[in-house]
Amino acid sequence: MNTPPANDDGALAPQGTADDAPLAPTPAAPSDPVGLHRRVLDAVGEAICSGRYEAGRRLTLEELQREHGVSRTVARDTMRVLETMSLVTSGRRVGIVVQDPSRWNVYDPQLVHWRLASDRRDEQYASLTELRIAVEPVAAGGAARRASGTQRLELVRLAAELQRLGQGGDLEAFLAADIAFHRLILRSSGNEMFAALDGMVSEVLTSRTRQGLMPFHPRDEALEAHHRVAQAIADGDAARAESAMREVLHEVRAALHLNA
Amino acid sequence: MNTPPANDDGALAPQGTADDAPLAPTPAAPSDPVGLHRRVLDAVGEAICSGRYEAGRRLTLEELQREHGVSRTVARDTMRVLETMSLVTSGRRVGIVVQDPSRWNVYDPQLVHWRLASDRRDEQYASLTELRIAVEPVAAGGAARRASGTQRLELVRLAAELQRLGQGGDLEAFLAADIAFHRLILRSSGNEMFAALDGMVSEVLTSRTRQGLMPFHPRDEALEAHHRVAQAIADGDAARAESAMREVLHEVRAALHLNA
DNA sequence: CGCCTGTCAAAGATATCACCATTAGGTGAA
DNA sequence: TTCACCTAATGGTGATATCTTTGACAGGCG
Repeated sequence: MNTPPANDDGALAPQGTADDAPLAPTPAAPSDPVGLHRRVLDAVGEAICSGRYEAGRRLTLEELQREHGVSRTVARDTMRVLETMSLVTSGRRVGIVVQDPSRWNVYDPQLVHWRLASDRRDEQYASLTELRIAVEPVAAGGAARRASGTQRLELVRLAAELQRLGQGGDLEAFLAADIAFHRLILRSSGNEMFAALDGMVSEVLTSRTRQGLMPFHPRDEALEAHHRVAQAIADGDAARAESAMREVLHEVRAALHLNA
Repeated sequence: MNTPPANDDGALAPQGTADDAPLAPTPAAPSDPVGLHRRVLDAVGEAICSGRYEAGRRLTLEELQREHGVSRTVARDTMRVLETMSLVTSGRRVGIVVQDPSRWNVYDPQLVHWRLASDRRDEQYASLTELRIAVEPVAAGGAARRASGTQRLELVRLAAELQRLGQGGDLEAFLAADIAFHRLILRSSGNEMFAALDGMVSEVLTSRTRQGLMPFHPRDEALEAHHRVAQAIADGDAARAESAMREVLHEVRAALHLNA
């Protein structure tokens, strides 16, 4: 068909990030190529995630369109999307009510993006990391059972590249290979719910490296563990893949529980 | 806290299920108390999840409003919600394009609901079960570290009740207690991404019992494992809680891998 | 002489808008 | 305390603007 496989991400960053968008509402910008309602959606969603719109607060459509200088339909669309994420509920006569965070659809990539951009970044980061710890070993086991031949070969290749890059000092290249490794495992796991997490994992890994949170000792043990994961998957040994991946995540686990 | 286990739904079944809704479009039913666009949303969402609208298929707003006898705004709202779930993309001039399943937001509770109601129920069920296997042990560990005192007591109570009910023959009561147990662990884990899965876990457990897929031997080993999980959480022993929960899920794992 | 490419115009579908209908929460009086 | 009325805010409608695709046509190149 006409769906080029080149664009293979787009899960977490629907738009090219707010590169130029200031915090100002900029009420009059009708000639924007980016959809008009996306701007409002981002603004309101981020406001809710950051806590500026606390739970229980009541908004109204008219307030929204006045605030952002948009029409009723746009405000309505925004509200509908937010309602889908369970960030708000809309009732007649009561308006739009911001919901408690415990009700949010915290797996929505857009919501994750907003939360990672907000003050509560650390909380979101910790949750995602713990999710990684839970999912990735089982995903590795699934990959050992269900990955395709090409995927197995590519995993072994990536593990070798990781080992090579770990000895050098190129952080960026190492990060890219690391992300590719973990993403490929998730996508090869044969479980679409695991595969759907690949965007989040890459955000977490990127964030970890960028923040310098990662104690950048690509220690031999960790690299060796990566290699064993790939080898176990290639051999179709699910149990070994799972336990090796647990070892990979061991230092991550230690770092996380130190904070908590 | 003030989160009683009584309120145990609301996550997966936003509406009281389609109790009266037939499959017929019923184009003229303006006096329905249930929102009009919810009807269209359910119809289209289910059509996509079931595969009747295959990936790459192009719909149009006009087609939607003709098909369901609704106005443009309702069709648009539906499309926007579906776009939020990444079930479709909407582009100018191209219309609404059904996306490949690999792009879906498979963690959206509504989407899970549709998929569980479709023909591909088994696939969704397997994914959810594997997700349970991955998450619940780590969640139990988190609960051991971060649960409140009330939650720990309640868990021990529920484990005892499970053991009592397991000796009797009341499937329904046992199922209810089992659901409450697993949900409480997820909610006590201190990780909102784990807590958000509680609705899915209860759907899986319910489905498993209803389908008779569960080999209903509430074996002493399993019951004992439940008890050990609760005790470990009460003691704050994360490692023991995690490993005990793995034992609880062991038979689930075996049943799943037999199929796969 | 045939094929390829770049440009231009028309059409088709969403994006946006102003407007009416409906209903539910609040308020005041009996 | 209860009931009825009122108003505020969403639910829903149809029309218009705008943008993107797509098809054709003309010109150039092999």
